[in-house]
Amino acid sequence: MKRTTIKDVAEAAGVGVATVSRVLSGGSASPETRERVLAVAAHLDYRPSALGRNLRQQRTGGIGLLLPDLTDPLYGRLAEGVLACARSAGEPVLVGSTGGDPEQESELIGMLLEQSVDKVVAVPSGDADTWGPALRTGMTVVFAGERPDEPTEEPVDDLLLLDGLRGRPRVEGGIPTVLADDRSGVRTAVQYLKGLGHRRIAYLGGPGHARRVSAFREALGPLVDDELVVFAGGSRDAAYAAASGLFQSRPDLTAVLAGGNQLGEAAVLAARELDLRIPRDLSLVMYDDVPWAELCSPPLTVIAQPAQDLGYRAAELVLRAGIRRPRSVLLPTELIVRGSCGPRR
Amino acid sequence: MKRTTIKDVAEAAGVGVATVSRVLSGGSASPETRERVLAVAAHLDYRPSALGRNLRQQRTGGIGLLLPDLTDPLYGRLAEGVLACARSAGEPVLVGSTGGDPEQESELIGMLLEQSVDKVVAVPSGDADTWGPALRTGMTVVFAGERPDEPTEEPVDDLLLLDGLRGRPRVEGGIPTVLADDRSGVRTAVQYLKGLGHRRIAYLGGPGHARRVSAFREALGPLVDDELVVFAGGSRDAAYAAASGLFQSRPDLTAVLAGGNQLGEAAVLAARELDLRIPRDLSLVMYDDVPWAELCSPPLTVIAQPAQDLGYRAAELVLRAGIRRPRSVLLPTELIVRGSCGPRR
DNA sequence: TTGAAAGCGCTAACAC
DNA sequence: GTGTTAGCGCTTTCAA
Repeated sequence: MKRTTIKDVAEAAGVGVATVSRVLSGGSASPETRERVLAVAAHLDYRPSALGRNLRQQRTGGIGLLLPDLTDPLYGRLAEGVLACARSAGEPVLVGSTGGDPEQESELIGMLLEQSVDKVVAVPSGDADTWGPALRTGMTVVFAGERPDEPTEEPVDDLLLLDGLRGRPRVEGGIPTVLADDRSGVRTAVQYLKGLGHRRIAYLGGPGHARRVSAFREALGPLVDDELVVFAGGSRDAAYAAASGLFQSRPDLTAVLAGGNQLGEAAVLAARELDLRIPRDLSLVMYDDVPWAELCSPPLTVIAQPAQDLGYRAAELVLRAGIRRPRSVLLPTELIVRGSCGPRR
Repeated sequence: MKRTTIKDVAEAAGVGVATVSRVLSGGSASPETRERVLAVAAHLDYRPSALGRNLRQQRTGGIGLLLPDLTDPLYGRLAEGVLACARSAGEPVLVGSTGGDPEQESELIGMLLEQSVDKVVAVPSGDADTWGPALRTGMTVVFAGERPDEPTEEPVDDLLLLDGLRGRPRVEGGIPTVLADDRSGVRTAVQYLKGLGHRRIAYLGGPGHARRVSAFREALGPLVDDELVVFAGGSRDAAYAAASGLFQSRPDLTAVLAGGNQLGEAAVLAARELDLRIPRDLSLVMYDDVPWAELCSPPLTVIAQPAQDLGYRAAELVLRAGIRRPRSVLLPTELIVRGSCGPRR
């Protein structure tokens, strides 16, 4: 089953290959030639080979998308955003799922390099070491939803850093990044909880939550209790263990902010297991809105981030790179109050 | 930023390009040459261009993945399965999301053709017309999770057709398909509900549910009530409208089988809105297990299908095609009893 | 064991 | 306006 090539079309139309190429890419040609070529091409069901074109042009179309886990509804929506933008630009998308593991991420970057994919949207898991090779090769990368963790533990003022006004250079060295405004999302949630009278508020975090936790500390101010800031690994089990451990070791806490939907899930499950009633015994705010948040009883109060937009904007940036110097973007979050928070008991 | 080519390596190592190619693809070479080439390649951080290779070999690596919606956890898991298999084979994956729309599906198939992707795993939305062009070009296609709908409405015996023993030829004309055993899943669920005393059982279906609904009818036998079999379009809103409409028009029904997780969501929401208590007033079984099924109160009884395996197996089939003649596969489903079903009121 | 050279499908530079 | 041709990076004969 041989593929129809430009040569076949040229022969059948009685013209040279260059003419066919021109006609198909909108170049100049006499109306009659154009028509004949078009007719023949349609008749032979000719499709130009992206392989040949890309090789020739030294410019591979296509954008790569690297994220931790397609199973997470957050990343699913983000991916849909990227796909939507890519489709409207007619670009194919190569997807890789890293499992949150820098090593796999690194391998997948290698794979993209091999495929000559030079535009990448990523929800990064690794740090500068992981992304260095990609950048050195001249890949255009845009981070979405996350940015590589700071190597340090010190709380840093992200907003200022984002504006590039001070602080030492960020690991990503100016890579455009599309983020939800975690700082403001967390602040709003914490203030809401404070307003309900809560004082002992816990943060249940996961990998890559440096920004959120720093915002949490800042919003809580002197109320912050280090024991109430816990981190879980990436897995569902780890999240459950962390939630359960937290609730058992500190029965005095009255509210918890779960830093992601898996952590929220874990919190709901752990609370149920320990017979903590939400919101009577424990108020819960979950980061990220997911469909099931509304199905829970009580329905969960959440910080919603525009996941699909995150992906769409990132894809836009990566496609426009070169044309316009891409800038980082901060998208708003929204506190959606449902039923999982009550006054301090 | 020019990319390192095989020529650069050859020059630097003082050998011909052919030798480099041979060494890198494990061909014969003298030990010392091999070592020198390898060293130089590593030093220059050389990565063979898949573009060049594929063009030359007329065989594009890479597999295409087409599915309705990455936002649906079912397809998310399926995609993870495909990605896992592809990664272990070192193959890149091109993903397209069709929104359940045959036209978009068709366009995406065109895009894959253009990219010379000749191996595709798909959760199909379109029918024979949509997939004809792909097959005619010699694409290897494997369907996963769904198969194109029969053009007819008559209930057909799928299992026998699957075995190719009788019935008129299926639209997909022998395309390997990896499916969950819906027939048995639905049968088990219906029998479970019958065992609880239910007689007026509804089926809440979506697009592509021909198999499930036929199994439903068969399992219910003479009890089937056509008014209780309703179909919703693909959207969340449509699902909600269908569920709500069903519950209002037929308050006498005592149990419902939701044919997918979005439909299950809709059922839970609609029931809550109408003050139908689950399971006291209404028993609910949902097709497909999702994390939030356990978080609902009551936790939902579900028919679980091995979504990730579906994807993995499909990818396996598509990669092995040519080596071994691929056969269709039926994977088991499982009824997971939680708390959303009770005895007939 | 190795190198030279052809050629995969395409576009762009150049000649007519 | 149109044809000829070189060459993108690679693998694979074919000779040496």
